[in-house]
Amino acid sequence: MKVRVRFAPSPTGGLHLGGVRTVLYNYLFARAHGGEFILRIEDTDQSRYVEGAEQYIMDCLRWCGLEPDESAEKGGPYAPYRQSERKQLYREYAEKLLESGHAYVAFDTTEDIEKMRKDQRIDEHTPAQYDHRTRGLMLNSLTLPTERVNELIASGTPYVVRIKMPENHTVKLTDMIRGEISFDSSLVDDKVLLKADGMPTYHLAVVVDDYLMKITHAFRGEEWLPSAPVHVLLWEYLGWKSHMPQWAHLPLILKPDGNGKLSKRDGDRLGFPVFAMNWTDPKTGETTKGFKEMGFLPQAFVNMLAMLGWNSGTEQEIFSLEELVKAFSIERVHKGGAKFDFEKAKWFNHQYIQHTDDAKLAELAKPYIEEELKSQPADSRLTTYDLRLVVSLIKDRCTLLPDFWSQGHFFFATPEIKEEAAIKDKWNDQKQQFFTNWLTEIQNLLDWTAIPIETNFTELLAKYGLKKGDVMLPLRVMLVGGKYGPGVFTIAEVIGKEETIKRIKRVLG
RNA sequence: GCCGCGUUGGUCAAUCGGCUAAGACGCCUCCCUUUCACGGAGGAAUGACGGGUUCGAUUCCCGUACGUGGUACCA
Repeated sequence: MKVRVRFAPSPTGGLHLGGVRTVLYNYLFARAHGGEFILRIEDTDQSRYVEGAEQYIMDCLRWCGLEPDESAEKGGPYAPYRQSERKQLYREYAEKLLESGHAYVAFDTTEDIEKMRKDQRIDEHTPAQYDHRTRGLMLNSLTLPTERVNELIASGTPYVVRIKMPENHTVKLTDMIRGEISFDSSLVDDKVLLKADGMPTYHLAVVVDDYLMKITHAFRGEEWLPSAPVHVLLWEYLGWKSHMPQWAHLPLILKPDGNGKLSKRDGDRLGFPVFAMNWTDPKTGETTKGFKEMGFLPQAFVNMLAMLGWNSGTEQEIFSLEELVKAFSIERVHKGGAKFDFEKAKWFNHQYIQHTDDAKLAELAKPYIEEELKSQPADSRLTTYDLRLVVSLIKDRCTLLPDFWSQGHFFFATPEIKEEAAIKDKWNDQKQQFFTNWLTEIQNLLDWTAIPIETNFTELLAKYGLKKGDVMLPLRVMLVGGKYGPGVFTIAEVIGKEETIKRIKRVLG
């Protein structure tokens, strides 16, 4: 049987890194088994519909290089891939369940249910659920005579279809990561399957669609584990038990400090992205930063995510997507949740920057440099340089793409002197004279490359009885503006004689 | 509260009964570098707790604690 897996997000906002990891594991599993990876949009909650979210999800997958084989956009043999467009389909199965007695119709209003929860409260903290203990107290096809039920339906009274969870039944399932798990059916509530607006809930839709789309393996977040018995029972009641996919419930990604699931707010609070790409809420206009825009390479992002909850059992940490396809196995996914570590994420990106060739890097860094150049004087230069050269000089100082500006700005624009003390402290006439004289010396220097420049510099130094250590840092600050960067004479070579002289003169006055 | 799942250094983690418990990130020290990085060499730092099973438990079992998820006409 052909392996078919799916990622089934609800298009309600930014794509969380946990979601991308779920996509990744699905993708790797499908590729490794010569199977298909499907993107199914779970938009059954009309009240949570968010404009643009679906397109955004696909953009994120494209950026990550994890594109589905079948989707609403691409189409495929099991279309439509948007649950809202499959609405009519689900009712048939709900009715099947009604007929077999595994589901019932309920007319209770939200207020009725709230009242029941309050009255039947189990203890002071926990309201009762709609289950085998309380359904007999409610307005449904179990308590009402059939004629009355038909009458209510005929008169247009809103109703939902609920699953009738059996009592004292142990529901078992085998999870590829966790092994055998069992639940007591008496403790699970009678979940709504079909809402009053005719849309299915996740519980019905996921089972029906996984069956119809011939999904063989279902990977999802651990937060779904508690409702898994409902899904298992549904597979059974619909008569599809032998087609049920193999489950794998993925561990959660936790916030770095404190406890709990990593949320968008944690990113804002701690200064790192949580979404794959920038997400702008169409209602508030508020933009949340993404890994892409913060300067991550998609390959680094994906590699980092792969290692968050999985490892190959070897010491290898850097994997290309192809290598991941070969090495990945769902059984080696960790059971426990992992706290997200942004420092480690940055390390991955640094590794990828070092291993990316200069031409490609130059291309990636260019937009960031161009953006910064907009606020620089017009004579600033980008086009006069081979960006590849600059990039090769500073890449090992760069962790994120914007670092190419902060580490290399002095190649493009005359820098502001930020470490004036490094020049002014211990400054004296001797140094003043030395630099003044050197300026005339280099006017005549024919070979403007790092080594001759340095030789010339060192030789003149001796005549003034100065030590190299006395003037190297001042020279650097004159050219760079701060105490960092590649070799000073290399910088002088790259920015050119004229610019070098200009920057030194500026300080000598 | 109840139910599920989990628990090896600060973080990610290896180990599938023999441990002097890998490796990586981060941190610290030193070397390299007349800057900052990169690189190199070192270092500190780990089995939640209590019972079993066993010649031997990090590893298997049971409790407890802690964490986390769920407990919606949200997914």
